[in-house]
Order: sequence, then C-alpha cells, then structure tokens
Amino acid sequence: MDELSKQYNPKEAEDKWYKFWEEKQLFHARVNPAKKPFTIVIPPPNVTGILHMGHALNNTIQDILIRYHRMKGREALWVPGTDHAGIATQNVVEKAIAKEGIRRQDLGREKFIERVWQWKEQYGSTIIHQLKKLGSSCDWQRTRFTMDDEYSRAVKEVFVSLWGRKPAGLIYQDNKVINWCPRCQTALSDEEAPHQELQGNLYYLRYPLKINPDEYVIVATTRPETMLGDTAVAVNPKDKRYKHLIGKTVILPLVDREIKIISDSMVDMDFATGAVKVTPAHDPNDYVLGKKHNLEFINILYPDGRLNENTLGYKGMDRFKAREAVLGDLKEKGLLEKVEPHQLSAGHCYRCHTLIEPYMSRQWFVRMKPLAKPAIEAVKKGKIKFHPRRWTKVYLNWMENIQDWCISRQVWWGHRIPLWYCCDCNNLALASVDNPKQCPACKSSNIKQDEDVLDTWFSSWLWPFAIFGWPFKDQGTRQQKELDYFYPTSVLVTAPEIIFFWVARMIMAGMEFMKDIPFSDVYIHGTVRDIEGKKMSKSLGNIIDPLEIINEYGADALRFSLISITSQGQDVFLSKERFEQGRNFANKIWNASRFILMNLDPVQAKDSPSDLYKRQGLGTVNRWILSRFYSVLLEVNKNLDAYKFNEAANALYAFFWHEFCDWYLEIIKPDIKNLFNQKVMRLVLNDFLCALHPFMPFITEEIWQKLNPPGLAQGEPASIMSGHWPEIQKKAVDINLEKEVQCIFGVINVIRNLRNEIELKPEQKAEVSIYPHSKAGFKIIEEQTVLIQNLSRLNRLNLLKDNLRPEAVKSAVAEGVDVYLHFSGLIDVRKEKEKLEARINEIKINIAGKQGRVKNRDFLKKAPPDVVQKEKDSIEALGDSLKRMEKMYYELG
RNA sequence: GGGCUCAUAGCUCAGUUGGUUAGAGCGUUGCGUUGACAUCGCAAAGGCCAGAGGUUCAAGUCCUCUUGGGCCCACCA
Repeated sequence: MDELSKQYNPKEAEDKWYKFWEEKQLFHARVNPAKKPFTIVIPPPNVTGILHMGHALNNTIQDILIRYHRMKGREALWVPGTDHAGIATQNVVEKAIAKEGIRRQDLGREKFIERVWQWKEQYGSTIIHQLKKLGSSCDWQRTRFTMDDEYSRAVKEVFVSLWGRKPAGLIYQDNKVINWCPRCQTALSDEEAPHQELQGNLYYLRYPLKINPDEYVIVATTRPETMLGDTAVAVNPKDKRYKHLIGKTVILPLVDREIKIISDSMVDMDFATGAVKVTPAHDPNDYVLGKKHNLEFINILYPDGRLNENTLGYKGMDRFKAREAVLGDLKEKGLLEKVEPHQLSAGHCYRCHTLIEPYMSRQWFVRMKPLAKPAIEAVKKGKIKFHPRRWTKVYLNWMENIQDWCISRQVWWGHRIPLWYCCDCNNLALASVDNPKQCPACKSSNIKQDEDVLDTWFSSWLWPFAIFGWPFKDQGTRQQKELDYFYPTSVLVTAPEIIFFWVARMIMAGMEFMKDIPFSDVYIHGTVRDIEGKKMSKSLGNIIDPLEIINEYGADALRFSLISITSQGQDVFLSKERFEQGRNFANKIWNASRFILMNLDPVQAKDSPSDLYKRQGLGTVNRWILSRFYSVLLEVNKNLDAYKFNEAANALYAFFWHEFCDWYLEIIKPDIKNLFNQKVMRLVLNDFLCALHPFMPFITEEIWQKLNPPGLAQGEPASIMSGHWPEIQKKAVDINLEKEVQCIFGVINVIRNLRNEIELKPEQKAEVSIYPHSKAGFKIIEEQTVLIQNLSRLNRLNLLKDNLRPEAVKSAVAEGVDVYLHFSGLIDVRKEKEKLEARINEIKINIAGKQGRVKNRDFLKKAPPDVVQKEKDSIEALGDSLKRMEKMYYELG
C-alpha cells in the first residue's frame, strides 16, 4: 500500500478532494422517494460578506449535520445562497464609486443599480468560494440569490398576498415616528436599530410662562435641539407641583412659539423635574402624546440629519452642531437651568452604527399580530423546537409583544415595492405582481411605481420555500415536487441575534404561505468572541481570520477546534492557539494511519466484516478495542442527535488518541501481522474515519481513499462521504464489561505505572510477579501470560500461588491481583511508605463515607437497589485493596 | 425595569434526566527520539466545583438568596 508522507499536508488534500466531490456531484440531492429527506437551508450570507469566524462556526455545524445524515442514508440537501442585503450592499457600492468621485445621485437610480449588479457579478461570490474552502457540502447547483428573478417574483407575490389578505389587508401606510438613520437616509425597523449605552447629558431648560415671563417651567432633555419642534409641555395630572399650570401656556424659547401645558399619566413624576417637553415628530412617546392630545407635529430635520426650514436660524446645521448652538443661545438668554451627566441608551443603525434619529415619516408597515398567532402556536405545540430550549422563551416573549413591521426603505438596491399609483385619477395604490400598464379605475397609462424598496428581511423570510421556486405557475412541475419533498426543512442553524430578524419571521411566513412550519428544529449556537469575551469585529481589530487559519493549520483543524470548544449554545472564546489542537489531532490521525498502512497486509485485511467481534480467537485486546469503538460510536450518535457537537467530537478525539493509538496500536505492535490484528486494526481505523468524517472531511477522505483504493473494495462508493455510517454492534459494546477484559487492562495499567515510577525505558525488560486473589483471577492471568508479558514488556512473569513477598520490588494492587515489579535498583523506602500511607488514608476516608451510607436505613430504603449493591461491592473491593496495601506498607519495614 | 447566561485545575472550558475516587486542552514538572508521530510519546503535580441557606438516603448537578462578570429586551424624557 501507499506510504504516506511524514506530515499531513492539508492544502494539497483539501483542494484535491473538494474538486473531486464537486466533480462527482456528491453534494447534489434530488427527489428520491426511497429515502427520507434531510434538508438545511443556509442562512444566506450577505453578498458583501467575507467569511468570519461566526460563518465558520455556523457552516461547520451545518456541514456536520448534513454529512452525518447523508452518510446515514438520508437524501441530504443543503441549499446555499446569498442575500442581497439592501442597505449594506448599497453602502459598499456607494463607497466604491466615491473613489471615482461619484455619488449615487449623480448616476441616477437605474445606472446606480446597474453598478450594484456589476459589483455583485464581480465580488458577490467571494463568500461562496470561502465556504467551499471550509469544506461545506452545499448543493451548489441550487445556489440562490434573494434578487434572482424567480425569487423576486415570490417577494412580490407575498406582498400582494398580504395586501389583499381577508378580511383586512395586512399592509398599511402610516405617518409615524420611526427609526431613521441620517447617514443611510432610510427608515429602519426596530430590530435594525439596536439600543446602545451612551454617556450623555441631561439638560434642564427653562420655558417661560406666557402670563408671567419671569416664571418658568423647567423641562429636562437629552436632545436639547429637539426643543425647536416642541408643541407642548406635559406633566402628570397627579403632580401637585404643576396642578395650577395645566392648561396654561408657555413661550417656547428661541422660536417664540406658544405651547400648552398638558397633563397625561404617561409622565413620570419622579424623573427630573416631572415636566417633559413634547416633540411629537421626534420621539416615539411624544408621538403618542401628540396623537392623543391633538398636538401639532413639527418635523425639524432634513433626511440627512441637518435642521430644516422649520428651525429658523438653525436651518442647515447638523443635528449635533445645532445642539451646541441651541444650548449656547439658551444659556445666553439665561434659560439653561443646569446640565447633569446622564447615561442613556439609544438606537444605532445596525449597518453603519450612526445614532438613530426618531423621525416622523410616511412608511409602509405590516400588521404582525395575525401572522404571529399561528407562529406562536407552532412553537408552543412543539412542532418547532429550539435547541438549547431556553431560546423558546425569548422567541415567545418577542412574538407575544410583536410590533408592526416597518418594511419600506428609502434606498435603491432591493425589491421595489410592487405598488402603483395613478397620476391622473388619484386612485388608491394598486398592488400587483406583474407591472400593470394602466390604472384599473380610469384606464390612464400615466401610472408610477412606489419609490421605496422593501426591507431586506422581507425577502429573507421566504427563504425556506422561495429557494425552490415558489410560487409555481403550474402544478406538478419538477420544482413543485422538490418543494413537496424537501419542505419543511429539518433544522435551521443560526446565531441568537438572528432570532427576531429572521427565524421568527420565517416561521410566520411558513405558516402564512405554506400553511406549514419551515423547519422542525432550530439550533442556536453561540457568538464567537475573542479571548477577552469581546465580540469579534473589524473595528475592534480582534478578528481571527478563518482563511488564515485554514491556510496555516488546515480546514479540518479549524473545524475540529471550533467544534470541540463549542458547548451547546455557549459563546465561543477564541484565541489562535486553540487551532493547534485541531492541527495536532489531524497530524496524529495522519501518523497512526501511516503506521497502519505501512503494516497492513492487503490480503489479510481485505475483509473486515462488521460482525468481526463475534469471531473465535480474536483475542482480548481486539475484542476490547472493538467494544470501545462501538461504545464511542454510540456516544457520537447520541450526541449528534442531541446537537452536542463538542461532546461527539471530543469522544472521537479521546478514543482515537488515548485508546486506539496509545494503547491498542502499542499493544499489537509486536504481533502486528497477526490475522485478527490486521482485520481489527483496519476495521476500527476505517469506521473511525467514517464517524469523524462530518467533523474533518478532508483528512478522512484522504486516508479512506488510501485504505480503500479503487478496485480493492468493489461495489463500494468511491468516496467516504457517500459511504455508510458505521453500524453499532450492540453486543460488542458490552465486551468491555467482562471480568477478563477489566482484569487484563487493570494489570497492564498497574505495571505501566510501576515501570514509570522507576523510570524503566521501553526497551528495558522487567520481571513481574503476580498474586491473584482468586482462583478465577489465577486462571485469567495464567491464560493471558503471553499477552501481559508483551503488553508490559516483561522478560518474566511469575504467577504466585502464595502471596510471598519477593525482595527488591515495587508493588501495587490491581483488579483482584497484587503486582510486584522486581528490579535491582534501590528503593527509597521512606518515600514508598509515604506514598502508600497517603493512598491508604484516602481509601480509609472513602470507605468510611461509604459505610456511613450503607448503614443509613433511609439510603437502604430509598436508593435504587443497584446503587446500594454498587456501594456494597465497592466497599468490599476497597477494603480488599486497603488490606493489601497495609500489608505492603508493613513489609517495607 | 424585565429576562437570559456564566462563576469547576495556573489559563480556557466540558461535566446529559441528582448516584463510586469531578474530566479535557493548553501551561508546568519528570522521563523518553535510528523504530507511525517532537505538530510527538509516557507519566506526574495541580480542585472546600464563587459564597450562604434549603430539598434529598445522596447535590458540581435541583430550589432560594448574596457577590461578581457577560448578553438580550424595555417609551424614564
């Protein structure tokens, strides 16, 4: 067989096998009634995206699930794609053309959109290539983009459907205070304007009374410039301080507007002065007050955040400049009472992090309550399960308090709102999937489409079914069959911050348009953070680039390390050193495989049937390693099914390294050409590679191919990934519990420790005497003398009938035997005694504790019998050990 | 203000419905390279499981509170 190079070269293997998989179309899935489907839709990264650790984690998890179920015989489909990411992409392209000195307004809408498409053609597949580097086994033939023609049609269809929903349309227009980003110059939904803590000031302003300008009402605000848009002052009706002023008028400073003092229970008497300035066009609360009390709504801002013509001399000033100016002018007039430092939290644009301005404008909204209802039910009834479970509560809490969704955006890149207005007859807006030619009422052809585009998430929420080409013009098409087969999808894998944006809305869309859940399970993984717990971000400069790690350590190392430190749903704290573990593991696998391949006789190891463990004459060690392998496999299955990826990965790691390599291979080394050793060694390596393949796809394929060269295994698949997930041999699992196995490995372990204590080199043979406590033990040791000799590198093993203590020995107690290692050196008796004493004390304490328990009548009555029995057995065994150790102790003199 | 989450070895973290003597990786220390592997091997040291109560025959694990981190949501200007 081929000899492998001394070190594993990830780069070569990764490129080679990824190409191979793609060429053989092994990622492609199709409708196959003979198989159960297993479907995942990728959370589509932004077309502007560059692979970061969050993506790496997210996609590794999906790939593990997909590869696992594919190998288990499901028709596994992982649909990839990208999101057009309206605002984000527009920003990127705007920056790009800015280098040419052009603004988008210079180009005009159509030309600008053309430029975005050009940009998308050129750079939009960057992230796709990067996902391939990671090893993602997506069905690339099905790659979708949220602005594909087919997809766009789905978006329009959905809009029209909600518009015309009975009994009342769910889409409406309203002029209200929304989140406005002055930099992106668009409205944002509440989710797109996350609150951040800010260190600001609370400014106390004096508003003079009209009847007596020397008397003031003092109001407090964090945004003093908004006073220019004040149309009332509000106090709590119960507030005795202000009772006499309710209904009176104050003169708004600087603009000299007369505004009323109103009362409303919304006002918190205990905050600041208890009197609040009301700016209905620039504060969500004030907006409510404005509606309730019929106040005037005065907009004081241009869309870019400068003050507008309603602000007299402040017109044209940026909002922050205006704040300074207003404060200066108030101070000059003696109307600034005081300034206090004040911590507040305010919305920030999730795309550019600019401070959000509450801003009244005409926007389109989706009424959410009717959509939320079935989506809440689906989760409450357990049709959709969150993992870890705690996210269920977060989801339900948000859904039950859901607010209407602002879906119109004042940007150019995106799905244009499919609404048309007649310029001639002022007819109501017409919602239509196909571009209408004329006004349905007056037949005028002078119609125009709404200028705004839809929120990006208004297209993302259709992802699980729109990717299949929904809605279908004709029934019974291939696409329709595919949707029927692959939908609902199996599991959605994403990060917590996406629950509201996307997960919740997909559930609503699924229930509304498919009348079915979009997926049955949602796995929420943690956020990737740096070693100090900070979120990784470009601006903090604490990014660890996955591509750099792939380059340096290999994709398998990246994947394995990430997974092994990601316990279910906990955040991941990363440092670069972490990836050494994965690299080292890959190298270990490589070298162990190299050793096996070097020693594998192709004829003897040709067939290693899965029921190998039943064969007569296998030998204890072979039976033991098979037993261990199958119980690890059992664990891997269980953990993968429970989304405990780290535990599955770590079980494989520990087994391979510390049982298969450290013990098994070392043990069989002297007799490696033995027929059964050959067969078992090959079987375990092969099936281990299969079980590890979802985690480390490249190296497992590389070695599997060498282990299964074409022509050797006929009728078998040509790739590990389309191979079979090893079947657990349940009966083999229990072999490990057999007395014989336990005894042998106990003895070997003890001898190893003794050898180590006197620092015997591996090549130095030793003489050991063993005294078994029982006849059965005697028989086991007698039968396995050769084995023990080999394993422990002995040149002589004496089996004692009487426990006569030989001279010059190191001694220890193992499972049912006393072990004496003879050696010619001097023993530090005092040290030996100290050690034994410590151990004896430990055991004594242990026994005392157990005896207390066993004497306890409640324990005997209430604990399950097997636990009681275990305790009793354990006392007996410990007592036995204790006696022997004490004897050894005294024998030392 | 509401909710979630974390505190276990020097460091970073596992520990599934409560059940023998609490684990891993890294780091440290000792020994070991012509023999698959120095990106290595074999071993050792290292823990009042944050603190205080409670439930239980039995608590790192369940409950309550305290302390100290982190996160999310919320209209205190």
